[in-house]
Amino acid sequence: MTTLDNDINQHFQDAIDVIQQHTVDTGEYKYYDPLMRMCCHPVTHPSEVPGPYDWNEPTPWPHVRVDDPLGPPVPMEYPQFYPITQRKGRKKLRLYEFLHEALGDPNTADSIQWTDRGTGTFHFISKNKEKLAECWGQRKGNRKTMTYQKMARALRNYSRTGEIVKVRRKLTYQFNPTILDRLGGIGHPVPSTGHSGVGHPGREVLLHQQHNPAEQSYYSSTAALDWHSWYGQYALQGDYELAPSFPSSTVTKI
DNA sequence: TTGCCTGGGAGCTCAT
DNA sequence: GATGAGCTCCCAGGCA
Repeated sequence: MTTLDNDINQHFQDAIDVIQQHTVDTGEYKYYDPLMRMCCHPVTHPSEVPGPYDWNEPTPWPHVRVDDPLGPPVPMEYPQFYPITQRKGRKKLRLYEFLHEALGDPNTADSIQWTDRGTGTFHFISKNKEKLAECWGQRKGNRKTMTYQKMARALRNYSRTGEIVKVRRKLTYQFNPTILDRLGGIGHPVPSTGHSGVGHPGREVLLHQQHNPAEQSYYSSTAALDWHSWYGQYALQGDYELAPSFPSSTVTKI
């Protein structure tokens, strides 16, 4: 047993504890069934993980296909689960990670679906979005019930960092390709920034010549540069609210 | 009018 | 203990 294995098992156990604590007692266990099945199966080595998942690869599910936009979710051939343990240290599960996980889980297909997996665009199902929010709240161990409103508030905060941006369509958001790539999605190639990008966002400081200097900090990330380049690549551009978040011609590397 | 969505901002929890 | 990140929570306003 290696140190890495011990660490992985410890993280799995932590995740299991949290999930069990906040699901079994409330009867919401069903929401996490696939995850629980994965978590509760003691993994002692990456080779025991079913499917083609390579723990050294940034892409856990290389067989994903681009869905027909707004079409039915495509069931995945392999378990759609990436281990929380992939994060360094003991960082908490983040909302975008949870959402990405949910997008790959057929059990939550009635709450959240890919709009266009290739571009990282997804949307919530109006009827069941609250259910997903409750899942998120329970996953985090919140005392109060999480609502879609509050979850969406957190999502909107992502637009400041560029991790997820709001798409003009109702209930629709889009992953930053860098994030998508890190999560193991199949986002489009991320423009080179001089760093490898995959899983290791660079720390370049971007100077955005905003009229309001106070806003500059919002764009001090590699993600912003990636988005700037990336948005110009696709025909969906008209669907995005580019102006307030990503000034189209003022990104300068320093 | 109502419900849904969005944005501001204060406050809390946790990791560093 | 200080600090910053990442939410959480509440509220107000816009829109269909």
